[in-house]
Amino acid sequence: MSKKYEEIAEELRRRIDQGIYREGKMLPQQIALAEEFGVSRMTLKKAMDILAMEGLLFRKRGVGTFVHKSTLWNTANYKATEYRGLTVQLPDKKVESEIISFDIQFPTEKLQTLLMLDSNEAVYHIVRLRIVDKKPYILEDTYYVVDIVKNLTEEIIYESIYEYIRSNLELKVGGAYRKISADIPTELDIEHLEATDRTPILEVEQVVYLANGVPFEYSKSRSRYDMRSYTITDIIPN
Amino acid sequence: MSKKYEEIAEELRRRIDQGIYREGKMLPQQIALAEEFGVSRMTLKKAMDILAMEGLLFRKRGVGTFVHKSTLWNTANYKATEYRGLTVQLPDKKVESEIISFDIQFPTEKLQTLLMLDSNEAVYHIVRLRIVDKKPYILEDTYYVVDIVKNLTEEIIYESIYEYIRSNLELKVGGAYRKISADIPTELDIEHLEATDRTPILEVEQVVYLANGVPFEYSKSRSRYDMRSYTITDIIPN
DNA sequence: CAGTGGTCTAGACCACAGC
DNA sequence: CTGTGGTCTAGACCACTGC
Repeated sequence: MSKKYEEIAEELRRRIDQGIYREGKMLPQQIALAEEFGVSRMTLKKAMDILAMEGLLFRKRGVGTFVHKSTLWNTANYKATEYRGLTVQLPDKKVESEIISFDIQFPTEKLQTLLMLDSNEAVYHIVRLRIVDKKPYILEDTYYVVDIVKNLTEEIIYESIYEYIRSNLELKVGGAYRKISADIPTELDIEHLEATDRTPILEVEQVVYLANGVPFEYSKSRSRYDMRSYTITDIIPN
Repeated sequence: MSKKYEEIAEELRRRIDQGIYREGKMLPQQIALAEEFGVSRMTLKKAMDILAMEGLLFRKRGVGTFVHKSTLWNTANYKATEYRGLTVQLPDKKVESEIISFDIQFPTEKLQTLLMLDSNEAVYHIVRLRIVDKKPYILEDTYYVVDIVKNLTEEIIYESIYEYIRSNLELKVGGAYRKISADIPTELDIEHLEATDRTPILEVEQVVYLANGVPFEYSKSRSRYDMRSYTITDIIPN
């Protein structure tokens, strides 16, 4: 974190959290804040753009900058824009894993397309049940590119794969494409998610990219309808 | 559309569509493109940022700018980031509506919070079934702020409310908060969506904001699991 | 009118990839 | 080392709001 606008965004986020800036009118305008942080106005605005896209701030030309009212969205149980893995999303909870299968294979044609692979570049295939506070939570069916997510072991899979990617491999996630849908339960769902054959399932299918644009993960995550939902904050900054 | 970066983004999008820029390396770099369009490099980069967030482009520092491979995501049946209404999302289809109920009422406490209203500021309450190619598609339960979405009539509701908001009221949508979940069907779902009591339902709950930050719509849209899914392109531009 | 945020510039400098 | 994209600046000008 050496970029000025990220640091300023962080600081502003902190001030909103702490109630230094409250619902209603905000700081002494962009110019004053730019001066306070010792940056140009464009850099300050870029920091604000981040918070605006997160839905924390909104701005009215000719009026000023305001803190958005926090609603059910901020207390939501899961943000779609979050790649750091379940361990980070649920810091208060005990997150465990049960490994249902773990092997290495050559990619299918679909995987070759989605992950930009040749047919001889292997992928890990992992089926894993995430357990939160002793309750089955998510059934993940995941493929990782072996050349990128090197040397996966059962221990890593049992803990947090994303923590391994970030800390040990020092890779940075840059984004994802996701498809969210509802579905009828499969045999595997019924077996592992404490579902019946009529429990609706929420599925998230995704391709995750590194910051350099290279895809490294394809996965489908399934949960019982009453265990999880997804929120999206989708603001176009002015 | 008077902003240069929007015009440039539009033009670049067109070039990608037409295959002038293909998968692989792209244009003569930012400086050359900036010159071509007669703008500064920062402005050009801002145009590219838009396309990067849409997932069309990705850039590698030290290398260049590339067109992203189009995959199932681009052919997806519904993008979560789309406010222009069903009529626009499904241009090839015949979209009709059945109005199940339409009245005006005072907001509940929850609505007052979500839509920033006082208890005496009325809302329209509309329950509407959207029918696509003669098939029931989405059951919408929507509240609009009367002071903003003025003079709603049954005719408007029968056609496209978003078209009315854009063309007649000349209001610009700025964003939305959404929550996507799966659910068990209600009586209303079963009655109108050709569902049984064991058909999973996909629900989208949302608050939609104008470009000036004022919320004007709260709604829940429900579909059968096999009729619809949502895609999210979620890229952090470098 | 004064005051707010949004756009745009021309150029400097930095970070990273690949030869 | 060269060429790419990313950051940042200082300041000009525009667009909108509200008095």
